Amino acid sequence: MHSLLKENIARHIAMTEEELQQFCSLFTPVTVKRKEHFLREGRVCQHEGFVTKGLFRIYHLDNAGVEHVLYFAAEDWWITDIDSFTNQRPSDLAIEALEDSELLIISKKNKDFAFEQQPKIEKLFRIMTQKTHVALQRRMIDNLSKTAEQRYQDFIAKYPQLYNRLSNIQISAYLGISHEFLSKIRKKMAAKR
Amino acid sequence: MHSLLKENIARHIAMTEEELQQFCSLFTPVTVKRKEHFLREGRVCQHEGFVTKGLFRIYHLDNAGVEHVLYFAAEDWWITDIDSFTNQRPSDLAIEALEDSELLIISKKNKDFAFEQQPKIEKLFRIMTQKTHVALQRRMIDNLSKTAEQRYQDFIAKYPQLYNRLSNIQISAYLGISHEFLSKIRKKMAAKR
DNA sequence: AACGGATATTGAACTTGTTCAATTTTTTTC
DNA sequence: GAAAAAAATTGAACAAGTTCAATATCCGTT
Repeated sequence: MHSLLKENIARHIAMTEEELQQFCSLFTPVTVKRKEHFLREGRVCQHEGFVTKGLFRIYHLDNAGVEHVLYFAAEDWWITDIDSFTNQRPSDLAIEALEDSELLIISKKNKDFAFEQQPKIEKLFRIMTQKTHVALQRRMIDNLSKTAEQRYQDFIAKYPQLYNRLSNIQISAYLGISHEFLSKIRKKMAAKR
Repeated sequence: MHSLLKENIARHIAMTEEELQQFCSLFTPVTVKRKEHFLREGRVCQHEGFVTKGLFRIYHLDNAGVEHVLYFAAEDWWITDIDSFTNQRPSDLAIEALEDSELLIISKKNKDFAFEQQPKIEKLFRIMTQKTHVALQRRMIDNLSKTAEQRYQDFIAKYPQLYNRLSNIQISAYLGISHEFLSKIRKKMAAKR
């Protein structure tokens, strides 16, 4: 039942079945229905989640009322507002389910417990955070250097399985453009072939 | 002599003087002259550096030949291409000194040694990576939601000490705009007051 | 002090992306 | 299956930012 989580961890770090079991036993399964929030802006992020089914968006609402998607998380992804979770302060991100979803969640207390008890867990999260950081660095540079059309094509190529589960409104909020403009990009691309 | 480094570490994590001393002894001082590179694109990043004097830019050269600054690092900042350093693969970032600079550097081998020997070091870098990741998330959202003028004003407010050490060309490469447009923003801002 | 090189400014024409409003299409919900 | 709601498309006018080219200025080096 926790096999997806175990596989995910094993991809980052070598652990014995026993160590894996011990860590995974700290997680609790929960379901989140479509359009429900796992985390609301302003609340303290009490749990970190690992997605076993469904799809989430992690987003920020700016002062002008516009939503910007930081990332999407489908099966095999982690969701959390790291800052809010680790420092137990109000979040400026929100996390909403875009499909009926299932998660394995771990509390702050249990994660801290794992850190203390198991040095490998510390290493695991150091490595995972590094990887997401490298990915975000790439995205930052892409956003600085590429046009919206290129970024859209990159997105489709990189996340084909997400692409057909997301509305264009969600994709445009990720790319940082208006959904009207994305529609025009799509028309232009369709005309090319 | 290593006091700046010790203070930097102590800001993230509680360590005894002995532990600090042990870790800091793994660093070697080096100097990098203005316009010299600490790391060139395509090379493997062999060392991680802590800046004790001077100023660096960490940047990427895109296919069109345009340089994009990922971040600047003055005194008390760390420099590295995490991906290249940890995985010992060719870098797609370059790191250049913008002033005559001084660093404390640590090799991959010594860092791995510290990780093995000292669980607290693992925690230190987990925490530091988390913090830089949170900062980059904020910047990502700002880049998606704010105009170039707002980002320029934010930059000045956030990094006043960097602002007057950097050319507008460097700042524009960080903001993701042409330096001509930055010049026009400056003109417009000057007219307002 | 003078030279050369990088940095900064400005204008004009252009491209990219936004905004608003109207219409159609698709998806949800009861 | 109908009604309502959300998503997608389109056009026109506009705003933000780029590109290119010319000129001016600053700075480091000899």
